Amino acid sequence: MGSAVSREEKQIFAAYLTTHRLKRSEQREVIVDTFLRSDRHLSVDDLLRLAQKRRPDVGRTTVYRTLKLLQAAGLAQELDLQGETRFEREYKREHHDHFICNSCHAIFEFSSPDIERLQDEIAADIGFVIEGHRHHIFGLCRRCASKGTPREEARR
Amino acid sequence: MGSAVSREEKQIFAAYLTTHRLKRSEQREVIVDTFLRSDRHLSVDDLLRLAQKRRPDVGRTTVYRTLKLLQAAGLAQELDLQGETRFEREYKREHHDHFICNSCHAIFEFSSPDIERLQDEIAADIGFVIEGHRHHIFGLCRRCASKGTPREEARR
DNA sequence: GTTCCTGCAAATCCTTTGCAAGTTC
DNA sequence: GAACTTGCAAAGGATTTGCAGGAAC
Repeated sequence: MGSAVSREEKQIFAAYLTTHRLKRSEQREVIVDTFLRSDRHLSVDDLLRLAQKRRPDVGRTTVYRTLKLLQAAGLAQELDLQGETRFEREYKREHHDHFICNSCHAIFEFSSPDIERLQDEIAADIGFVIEGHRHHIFGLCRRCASKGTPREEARR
Repeated sequence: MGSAVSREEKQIFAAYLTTHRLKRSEQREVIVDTFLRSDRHLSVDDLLRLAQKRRPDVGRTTVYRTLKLLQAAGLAQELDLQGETRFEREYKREHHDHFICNSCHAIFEFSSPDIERLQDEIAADIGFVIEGHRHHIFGLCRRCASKGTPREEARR
């Protein structure tokens, strides 16, 4: 029962396999489906564990390889947070950036057309052609801030 | 030689050593001095090579260890660019963010009070307390863009 | 049957740690 | 001399690669 979106994404993945003369397999199926259903920012281990719940013999190597395919197909995007690597869905998602809680590690998304516009202006000033960007804001989420939870490691 | 700034930074480093009951050493001296004189965004290897020009027996391990001290003393800051780790001076430098050229890998700094203000507003909306941020913009610098240089790897 | 996949083990890459020898205080 | 440093080699963690057996087409 995947949503309409995830169905569309699965079709894209299938098309990617076809055009690249790749084959389908149970493991890929499970990993891709698991990834597309998730709305979290998954680490390789997260995805491995989730996939193994459905098919215990899925290997970590295959997760890595499948994530590469998902990225190549434009369905996944890698996130690099303070040394932690995460993956999130990319297809037809509005561009967005992230707040990352230093205490509970929750990730919140945000987007700001105003910020993007300013970026473009600054880039234009120096003749820089933007291909993309990463904007990560570290700190304490509402809950952790109100709890006065000490953050593990501050980031300037 | 050594500008006023780097002299001040060296004093801070010396003070850091003292308060932490650490000792000075030739290698540290060379690494710290090399780092503080540089205005580039150095990788560990860059710094190692530069330091070895002055003292060939400096070891990579010591560079790693000294960079940790520099960070602890508030003199260096780690940058994580597409898997590449770099270090830049931090002390008394205005906060700034980076443009990174996908083709020649040059790094340009920028800062925008307007963007910072917008960030603050968005954070306030969701009750997030900002401790810091990283804003990296990838693309082609003026020169590479005009050369039509193909970028190695686009980043969205 | 050929080509692609998979998991394992081994190989890499980057960074940290254990240790014996050398330095600093 | 006690405490700290250093470089090397070994250990770690994350990711990739080589390979033999298995599955898809």
